Amino acid sequence: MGMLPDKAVPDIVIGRLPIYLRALAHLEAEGQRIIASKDLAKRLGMSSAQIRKDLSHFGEFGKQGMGYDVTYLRDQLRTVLNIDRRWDVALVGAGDLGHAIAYYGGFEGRGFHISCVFDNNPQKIGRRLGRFEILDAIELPAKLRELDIRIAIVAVPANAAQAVVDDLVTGGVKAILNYAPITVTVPAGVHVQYIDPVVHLQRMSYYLE
Amino acid sequence: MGMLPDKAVPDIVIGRLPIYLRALAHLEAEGQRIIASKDLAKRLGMSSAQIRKDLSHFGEFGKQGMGYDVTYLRDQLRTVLNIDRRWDVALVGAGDLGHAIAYYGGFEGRGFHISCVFDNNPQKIGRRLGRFEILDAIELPAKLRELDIRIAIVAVPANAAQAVVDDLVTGGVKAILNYAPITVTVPAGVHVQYIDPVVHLQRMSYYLE
DNA sequence: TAGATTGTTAATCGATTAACAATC
DNA sequence: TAGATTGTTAATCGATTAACAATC
Repeated sequence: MGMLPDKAVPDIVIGRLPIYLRALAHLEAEGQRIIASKDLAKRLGMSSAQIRKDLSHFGEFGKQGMGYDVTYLRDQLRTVLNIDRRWDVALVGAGDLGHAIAYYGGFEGRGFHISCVFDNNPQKIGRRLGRFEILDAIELPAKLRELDIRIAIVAVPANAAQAVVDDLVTGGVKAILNYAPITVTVPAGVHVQYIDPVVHLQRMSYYLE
Repeated sequence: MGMLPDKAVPDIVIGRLPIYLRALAHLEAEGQRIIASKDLAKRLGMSSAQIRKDLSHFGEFGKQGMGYDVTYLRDQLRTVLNIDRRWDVALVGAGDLGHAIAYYGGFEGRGFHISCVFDNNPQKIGRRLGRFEILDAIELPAKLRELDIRIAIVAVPANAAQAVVDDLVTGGVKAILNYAPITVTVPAGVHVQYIDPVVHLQRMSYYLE
């Protein structure tokens, strides 16, 4: 008699966990030891029931009458999100955006570490970008396999993005953060998230007079 | 006897329109004149019914048996999203990220135009960032009113973000794209969208082994 | 016309919330 | 203990989808 698999946690719930985690990190930096779902909800502009429901998918992290221990909940969420470790990340694209990403200090300490940078421009290959030597994008799949990299950031022009993504998939990458303003196609089992500032601006301009 | 207001279009629908618009722009660049909801859906990894339903909130843009005229639908979506015009945008923060944003060529042509840049660092004020002179952030509210700016991009460290947002609100800004990794508080009627790459990475690392 | 695809309805599916027993 | 807040259930709410008449 086989075990039924747990019902998968909805992706929309997973998407909120990093927001909770970020708020908890700030609370801890402020020296707060305990937080009630009601107060966290207020801070995040959502309902306390939603926070409790979301967390209940993963365990019982609070104490009735008290709330949640900030540090404990933070650590639990890190474990749930698989960032109780450090992930090496490949960055593809060494233009202005790639530069900003390579120099961004916010990855360390939140579970990620950029470990290599690629570009296909012969003018850039072999040069330095911060602490990185820019590698030839032609070597992408081989290098990714060699370094066992599962996460990549794409910061290339839209017209190059799908080809880069294909190379990343060939190299074994399973999670892609795509800054190129284009929807890309990937096989099942590969995750893609998009960052396109214009999409966010357009979404807001709808509400402007 | 008063008119009942139209039921507001759900925000989740508004959030998909820029994705449709982006795809339509690419289709047009590829020279495609007509697209069926089925084909657009396939390209975007969603259902054709959802696309048709979303569009039906705003009008009848297609032709039975044919599909949608790419250029016509693109123009209609631009109108719906209020980007059949150009919005001036203020950028706050002239660090690495602000630099990348100021130099990013993707705003023009999609409805937005960065028109001024602010920073609070005396070392930077008065210097140039690309085509901009960096203005003193102390003048934010006054300058925003003077230029009648309604949209701003925040690219400052997390610990400065809430104060900057407060100044933007004072200056009359109604839409804020926040790159600082912190949830900010704004009055009703002011819209905020967040870009935090680490949130996206964490959301994906959940699914990695 | 025959074939294709829209726009829309109604059914299904899933997410959010209110409420409260459990309990710290 | 009394008060507060969790974890969970059931009800509500809202979004997605299947299906098809309308029609190009």
